[in-house]
Amino acid sequence: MRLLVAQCSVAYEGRLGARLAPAVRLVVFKADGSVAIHSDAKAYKPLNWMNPPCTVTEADGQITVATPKGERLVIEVHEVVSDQRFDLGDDPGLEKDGVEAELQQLIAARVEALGSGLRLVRREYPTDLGPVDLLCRDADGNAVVVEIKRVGEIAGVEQLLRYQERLDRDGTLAPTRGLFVATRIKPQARVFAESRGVACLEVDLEELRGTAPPDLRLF
Amino acid sequence: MRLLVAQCSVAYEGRLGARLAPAVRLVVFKADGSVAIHSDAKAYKPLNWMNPPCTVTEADGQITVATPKGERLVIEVHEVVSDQRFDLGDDPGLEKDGVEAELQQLIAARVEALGSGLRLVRREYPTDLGPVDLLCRDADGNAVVVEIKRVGEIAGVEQLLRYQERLDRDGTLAPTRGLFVATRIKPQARVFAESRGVACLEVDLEELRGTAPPDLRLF
DNA sequence: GTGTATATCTCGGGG
DNA sequence: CCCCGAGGTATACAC
Repeated sequence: MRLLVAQCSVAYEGRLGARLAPAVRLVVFKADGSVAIHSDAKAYKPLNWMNPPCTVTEADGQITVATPKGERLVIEVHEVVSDQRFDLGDDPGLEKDGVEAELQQLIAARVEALGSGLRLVRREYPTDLGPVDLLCRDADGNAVVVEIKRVGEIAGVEQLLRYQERLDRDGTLAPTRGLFVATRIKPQARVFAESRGVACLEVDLEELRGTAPPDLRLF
Repeated sequence: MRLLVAQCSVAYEGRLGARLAPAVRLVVFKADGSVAIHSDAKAYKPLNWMNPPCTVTEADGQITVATPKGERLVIEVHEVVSDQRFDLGDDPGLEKDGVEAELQQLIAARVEALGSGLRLVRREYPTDLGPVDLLCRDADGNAVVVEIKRVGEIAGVEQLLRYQERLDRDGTLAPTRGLFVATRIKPQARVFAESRGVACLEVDLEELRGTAPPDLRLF
């Protein structure tokens, strides 16, 4: 990793055009080939960047970064404040929990807790518009299409409706019921869902995690 | 801006949980209060970060970053490789062109080029689900709802349909026609749009830019 | 490879 | 504040 602090100006031409007037900035060259130009603001986002794969060439205080697809970043270095290299080595990487995948797993393991005597047919049930989070059957054998979100918004309800429309063409599934499950469902999404006959259910992640499969109360 | 290169391990608890095993990494403390932890990969994205506002406290090689909302990042510093501060000053900021806003401006200035003798009623016409990009009237006085995207995907068509449904409740506008405009419309989005009676139109940004208001051919 | 959905999305604008 | 939409979104995953 190379850390260059320098007064510089920058031009980017690629998916759009962008220019940076002269100022002192941090330029990070990572071992993966990426380049990022940071000011002292905008939190973790760089002002400009190039993703790998790209080639870096440097000459006469001008650094040119180019990708095979024709994107191009040119850094004019006017004055170097600091220029250092560090060997960071490989990183063991980030371990996460609490994202939608975990939520889906937790719920898939306990679909009966969603009510109506549900049983799971398949996770990630495929349609030609993309995979349904959970396909279930209720006690009466009706197909129930379940969409799971961390935060439930209108777009998620529409996603569910698309899948339902698709699966309703399948005689062995039609007519389907829709069930929208999230740790938080925004009011607009709830209104929209209910106007379309989609049931909503808020679940608690801590409760799902903490409670062993038996003795689970979701509502 | 403070640049700390150090062997460290990290734990984050907030919107999710995340942990980093010990390794040498770059920790960036920006003047805006943000903290970002970078490995030598993942391009410009940090492994972990905290956005402002947050408070940083440091003691005994342990750096704790906390937000008012209860997010918490703890960095255990095992060995410092480098620790430097730089005064970057204010940044004049980034100037961009070629984004959707420009596309919308260019099209709004020449709606007649979209065909059907269109004339513009209003840009960013408000509905209670959000603003419509362009509201127009065609030669017959019918309301035309225009949604503009750089890349046209299914979600954009649904956005348009939501607006249309909303505006169709207004007797002075109903029935509306939908027009989906983008520099590129994905095939699935086109199929979906046409199945819903939404017209599609691809436009060329260069042509829009290059052509002066008169003598404009869009298709 | 294309297409779809997720993200600690982040960021900015409007009510 | 929240809500909504854009992003050079990036990234993972299925087909």
